[in-house]
Amino acid sequence: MYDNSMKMNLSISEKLRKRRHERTLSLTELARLADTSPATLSRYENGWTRFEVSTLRKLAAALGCRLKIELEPIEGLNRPDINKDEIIDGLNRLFWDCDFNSEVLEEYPVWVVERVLELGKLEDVHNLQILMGRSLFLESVQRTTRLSGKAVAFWNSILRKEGMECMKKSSRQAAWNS
Amino acid sequence: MYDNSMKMNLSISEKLRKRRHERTLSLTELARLADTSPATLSRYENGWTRFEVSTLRKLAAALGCRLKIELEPIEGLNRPDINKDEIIDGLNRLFWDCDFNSEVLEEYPVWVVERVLELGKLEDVHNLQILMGRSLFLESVQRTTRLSGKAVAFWNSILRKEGMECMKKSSRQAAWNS
DNA sequence: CATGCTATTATCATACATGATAACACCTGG
DNA sequence: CCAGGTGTTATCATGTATGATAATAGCATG
Repeated sequence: MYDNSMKMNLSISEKLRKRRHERTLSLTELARLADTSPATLSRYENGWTRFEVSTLRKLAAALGCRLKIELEPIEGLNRPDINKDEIIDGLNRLFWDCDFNSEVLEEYPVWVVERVLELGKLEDVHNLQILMGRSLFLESVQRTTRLSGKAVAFWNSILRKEGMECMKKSSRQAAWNS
Repeated sequence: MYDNSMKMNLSISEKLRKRRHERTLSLTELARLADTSPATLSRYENGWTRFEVSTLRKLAAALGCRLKIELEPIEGLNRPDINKDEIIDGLNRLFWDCDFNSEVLEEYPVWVVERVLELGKLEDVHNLQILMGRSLFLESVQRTTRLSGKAVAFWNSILRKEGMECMKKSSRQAAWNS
């Protein structure tokens, strides 16, 4: 039959197309039912990333689905109310050759990012991002030059799942996945 | 402590604010971390409905959360590949006084909507919407005049949960909830 | 009292998603 | 072959979300 759960790592695009095929609706037909346009729906099903929730809602309704949006704390991540001092303490183990503190981070953000990406765990990367802020973090990632290919590939795959387009050359978020 | 599941019927706005308070982040601080603006975040936390998924993603990342978006077939709803003839068959029981068919629907959409909202179940309403298409359904709902107050209140509460702003006077979707 | 946070909200320029349209490439049945 | 369906994609006008800015108000602290 069909899979109700859809808990796999499908993108929103793939989920939409899957549900539509389950209903055996043509793209044009679903667009009409959902009161949107074939152009938009085709974009949505082909790697679009900047969806509008209101449009997703209309599509979900036409598909007889409920659009569920959750903010799930990332598994294995520290408790939510961790503060900056604790983050710095935690990251310090990656910096055996110096004392890691706010001044170091402020002065050598790219070097810090390289170190954490090379040696840290997912938790460390997330904490670093909280410490630096998203834009400085992303900017620094793109300035890294000493990262091993292995580390780049690894974080690329991980961070993409977390919804962060990190290793792209441009910091502007692309609307398309492919 | 805090609730990880957040499975309650919170709006996206409420979920965002809840997560932010768990992190004890100020609105301005989170906006900076997520590389968005305080204006947008404040809108998002105060009843905004037309979110952009890419912005939600940035906020989720800054909150150490994964943004999970699912299309869940509505519980108790028929199998997904039901076709129009079967829908008409199913709705026929609500029309004891005439034979319900495509012609009736086409000629008296408002009357049909009134009948189904007054006597049908959630499944019937969803099927009717699939049959009519979203815009005709919404348009017809707003033209209803003979609906009992009880039915209006009931479907208002139900359909709002399903993400459909039905009983509003204007068919244009508002960006704000309140 | 002032100072500095907090959050909200109005205004406005800009960026971008949407819908309409059309062109195109398919495939299928006549 | 044609005719009609599918889905994709380019272009463009328009609506609208976003970010910047500033004004406002609330609240705490000195």
